[in-house]
Formats: sequence, C-alpha cells, structure tokens
Amino acid sequence: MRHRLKDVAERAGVSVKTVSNVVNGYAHVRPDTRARVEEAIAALNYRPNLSARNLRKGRTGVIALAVPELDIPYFAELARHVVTAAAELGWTVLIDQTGGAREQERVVASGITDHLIDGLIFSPLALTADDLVNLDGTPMVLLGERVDHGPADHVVIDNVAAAREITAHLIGLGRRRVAAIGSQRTPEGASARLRLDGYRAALEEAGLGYDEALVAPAPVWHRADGAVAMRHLLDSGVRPDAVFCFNDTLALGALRALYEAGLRVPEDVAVAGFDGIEDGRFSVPTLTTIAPDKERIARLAVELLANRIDGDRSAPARELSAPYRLEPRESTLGR
Amino acid sequence: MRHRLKDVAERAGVSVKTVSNVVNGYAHVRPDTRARVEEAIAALNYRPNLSARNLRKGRTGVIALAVPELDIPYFAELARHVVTAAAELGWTVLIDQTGGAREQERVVASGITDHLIDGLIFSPLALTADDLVNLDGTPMVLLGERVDHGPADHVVIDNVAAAREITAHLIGLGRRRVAAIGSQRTPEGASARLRLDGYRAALEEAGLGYDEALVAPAPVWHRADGAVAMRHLLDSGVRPDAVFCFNDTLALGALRALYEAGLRVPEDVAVAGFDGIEDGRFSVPTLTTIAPDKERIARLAVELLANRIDGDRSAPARELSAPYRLEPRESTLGR
DNA sequence: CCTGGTTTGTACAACGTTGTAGTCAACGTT
DNA sequence: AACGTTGACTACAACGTTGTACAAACCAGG
Repeated sequence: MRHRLKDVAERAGVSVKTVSNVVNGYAHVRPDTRARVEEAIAALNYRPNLSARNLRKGRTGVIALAVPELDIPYFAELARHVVTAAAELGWTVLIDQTGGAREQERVVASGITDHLIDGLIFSPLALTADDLVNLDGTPMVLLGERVDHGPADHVVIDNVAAAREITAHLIGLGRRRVAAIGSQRTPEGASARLRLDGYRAALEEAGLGYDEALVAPAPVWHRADGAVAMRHLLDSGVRPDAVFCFNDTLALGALRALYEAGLRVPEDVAVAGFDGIEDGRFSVPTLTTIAPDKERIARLAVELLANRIDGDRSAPARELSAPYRLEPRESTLGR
Repeated sequence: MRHRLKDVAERAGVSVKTVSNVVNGYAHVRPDTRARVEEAIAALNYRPNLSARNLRKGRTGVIALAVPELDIPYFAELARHVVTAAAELGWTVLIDQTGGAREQERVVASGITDHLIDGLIFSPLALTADDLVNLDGTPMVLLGERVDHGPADHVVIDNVAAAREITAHLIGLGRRRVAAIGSQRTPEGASARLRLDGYRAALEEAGLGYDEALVAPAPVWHRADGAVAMRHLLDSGVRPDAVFCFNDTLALGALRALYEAGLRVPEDVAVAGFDGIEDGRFSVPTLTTIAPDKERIARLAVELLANRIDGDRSAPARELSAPYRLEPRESTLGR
C-alpha cells in the first residue's frame, strides 16, 4: 500500500503543503507540527512519488551512463566509480549498453531515455561528432577521445603521451622489435589512432623504425581478439621481442596465445597493456599497464555534468584531463 | 527545446487527446488525421515526457537490478544479460550497487528507488529473509540462494549438486587431498554453505574423509582473498593436491598464489572454480569451472518479474531453476 | 428518411507533487 | 495605539499525460 502526501496530511491534521515542506526541509515549521508530521510519515511509511516530483520540478535525479559493454572490465570498473560518485551528489545512475554499435549509440545520444534523465555520461566507440548535433539539449559529458572536440564536455586522458610512455618503457628494457596490437582502420577508432601515434613517436624517439608488419589490427578489443592478433603476428614470422596491446583485455589474450605458443613472458616477449584493470594484478604473469585514474575520471565526469545541469547550459564546452600512471609488472620486468 | 502534446496538437490542428491517441496507436483515427499528427510529431521532434506518463499510468517502464559489485565479472556478465533480456520486453534497467552490505541491501530492498521502478531483480549477499518482510509491494525476484524460501520469486541453480559434481571431477582425476576455498561462517553466507555441502557430499561419496584443515574461509570472494587463502593453505602444511574454489575470482587468486609458490597447475595442484566467467577461458592455465547459464538466469528473472508486475501480485512465490554446465579446462586436465 | 450503431474526435478530470500568493496571528517599533 | 515585519501555515494552480464521458459525424438497413 502506497501513501501520498494527502494521507500523511490527514493523519497529522495539517495541509498537504506543510507535509511537503517538512519532507523538503523547509525551515519555518513549528517543532511540534514537524514532529506530528514526521510521526505520520513514519507510521504510514510514506515515500515521495518521484514521477510526480519530477514532473513538477522538471528534474528526475537520474543520470545515464552509456558504455559499449558492461562485461569489459574497464567499463565495469568505470561504472562502479561513476555510480559511487553520482550517489554522493544524490543522483541515481541508469546504465545503458550500446554494444558499440553506431546506430544504438546515436539512439542513446539523441535521448532514447527521454525525459527520464537529467544528463548523460557517454563513452562512445563508433560515434562521430556529426552524430551529436541533434541533441535536444540534454547535458552530456563524453569520455575518451573518439569524438574529437565535439560540442560537448569531455573528460580525456592523454592517450598519445601514455602510449608513448609505455612503449618507451619496453624499449628501455632493451627490446628492439616492439609490436603493437589493436590498430583500427575505421575513422571511428580514434583511441586506436592516438595510441598508435604514441607508439610510433616512442619508436622514432629511440631511433627505431616504424614497421607496418609489426602492427596487428583488432577490430574489437576483447581477449579473443588479442589472442588471434598475437597468433597472427607469430605466424607471420616477424618475431617481436615485445608487444604493446592497446588495452588490457587484448593483452590478456596475447599472454594466452604466447603461452600456447610455448614462449616465455617477458624473457622471449615482453607484454604491456592499457587500462589498468584489476585482472592484470592477478594474471600469470601480472600485467604491465597504463592505469588511468578511473575514480578521478568518474568524479570529473559527474562534476562536469552537475555543472552543466545546474548551471549555464550554453557555456562553452570544457575539456578536462585525468591523470594516469605507468604500472610496470611481471609481464615486462619478470619476477 | 522540448515540445509537449499541446504543441503538436496546435500544429496539427487537433486536440491534445487525439495526438495522445496517435502516439499510443489507438485504432480509430482517420488516416489523414493520423498523417497530419505524425508530420507534426516529426517536425517538432516530439518525445513523450515519461515522468508525466508514469504519474498518470502508475508505471515507469524501469526495473532495477541490484548486485553487490559491478566489477566482479560474474555480476557484470549477469547485468549484461539482464539488460538485454529486459530491453526485449521494453524495459530499461537501473543498476544498483549494494556493496554486499546488509544495511545498503535493506535500503534497496525496501524501495530506496521509490516510485521510479516497477520491479526489482535482486542478487543479495548479506540479506536474510527477515529483512524482506517490509516490502511495500514492489514486485521482486531474487537470484541465488542466500535467502532461503523467502516471500519472493526466486531463480536459483542447484548449488549443492553443482559443487558435488565439480568436486567429484577433481576426485575422478585421482586427487585425494581436495581442499576448498571460500567457506563463510556468517549466517548470511548461504551460497558458501550450499557449496560446502556439495563438496562434503562428494568427498563422502568417494569414501574420503572431510578434513576441516583443508577448508579455507574467505569472508569476501575477490581475487586477493583467493590468493590469501591459498597461501594460508600452503603455509599450514596440509599440502592439497586439488582445490575447489567457491567462485572463479577466488580461483584466479589461487592460481596466482600457486604460481608464486612455484607449484604447477594441475600437476601439483588441480584448481576448479565456480561461475563460468569469461576470464577463465584465457587465464594461464584456463580454468575448470561450473558455468551457470547466465543468459537463462537473466531471462527467467525478467520473465518472472514481468508476470508479477502485469499479473497477480498475490500469487504464491515461484522458484525456477536454471541449468549449469561443468566445463573442464587446463587447470584440472592439463594441456 | 428515420433509426440505431459505429467511428472519430473533444472536454474534463485526475495522477502526486511543489511554487506562488495569500491569510492570519504574534511580535517589535515608533 | 497604529504600523510594518516575520513566522506558520493554507489554498490553488500547474507540471504533461491518459482514462472517462460524451458529442458530432458517418454509415447501414428498413
């Protein structure tokens, strides 16, 4: 049985609005009145109807987080932090899975969730800036760099610098044939492009040539794709002595393929990933990676969104950068 | 700029209700009227206000999924399937993280999400049947077996039989000192209790004694806890030749600890897990596990909830069982 | 050409909440 | 004693939608 303000009001012998005032913490309510109302609220187990409140206020208290897939650990970990950060500001998070499909992403971006959400935190894979023009004004914060300088707020990490740093780490270990796994030819694969740029920059800085044959594409970045790409590299006869995988799941797949091929990591081939997922701390061997500060990313995104929702919606788009850390582990250092 | 039924009505030269009828597919609208209205809807990019619709209809089209932690792979994978299954029935899923804390779980169960959701799919860790009496009628489906025969619908898998089967698999390989990792003494740890029962049953069936010293507790079931428990077993000098871990993340931690101790898997110690998470297909070695049919679990849960929401709310609680499969891999079979 | 039923459309109220405007009493100031 | 100010509360309307009740236009059959 659900009760309404009216039921509480009748029980407490006051007007509906007074109950509303108590619920919302309005100051000018006599203590004894407040007590009576609170007693009635407790007795009836009253809970406000959010639909009605939203209708009246034009706010829902819900934000959406759209990610490609929840069972990619990076996104799951990110989601956890977003939910936590949002909860601190009194928001509930509704999670959308886009599957990374452009059409689905466009539907989400154009507000499929309708008036149910106050704002959107969006980690797009396939979406381009063009797809974003059609927004009907729902505030949005983008994560990652796939949509370069679109019309919305961004939280990014410096993919180029991070990729360069981890590639330099491999080179610093004395490796000379450093492969890369995860390149993408599609115009949407901006993260892949940036990480490839960083990889290339590090090679050139070290005076090593860029060799197309050492770069293996991966249309999707799952474990299985990493394993396939690694096998492909080994079969092609190029014999790398190190691999930089553009994310951690690719790297875990690559580790698996190397194990199956009877190669030792890092003695024969050093392996590095990107994302800093929890798995990498327990894999055999543990995985060297670039660990973006996910908590910070989530917090910045939520704060940007809050500013946009509560503040000036026509203010120019902001771009904030989150820090990352190189975490060297067994897959490059050995035990 | 957001438009309302009224705006569309004015543009099409009809009443608000007629637009509403078009939007809701009401049959008796003349084709030319319908066309005019649809033109206006398209021109204004009209989207219904869900808060208002919900207020009027008493339905929100949103269900919640409450899980302990999203970055435990099992729950992330489950969440993905629930989101997919719900989408097919036109529902949006709101994901709640309870952290497995009893207080938080109670808050969620008692309807923190208020009138925003039509129903709840709940995978509780710490909650007991007593905590569930206070529901204000929001339909709920429980996953797992932590709350035995509570007042709500359940989707379960046969934990005892599954645990017995995988333990028997270890024994069938000739192992005689089969340890277990993940027991819990708290009254809430029902899954742990059931899996321990299955483990014990398999031992007795094989004529092997149950040895308390071979059972390592793990208050939480993360990778790190599995590693700690495994180290503890090794240090205690009991020297198992196989380990059944009560979930896969514990098992991955155990694999890691065995690797650090210089022991070979499965030659020295065979390892088995429970949950069938994706990681287990790519770990070194790959992980033998019990794989519950998560897609089926999600689908059954969504269907049970749908029946409860649309149908008779006072019907007796139903309990459905989902199948599982033993998946033997390298961690017990070798390569 | 009337009758009775169906089709197509409209007006109004209601869902539960909160913002605005207002009432009335108590208070302090001049 | 008359005044404005403040505190405590209430009545009413509105948020955008849809169910109910009804009116008008249309159709078929006699």
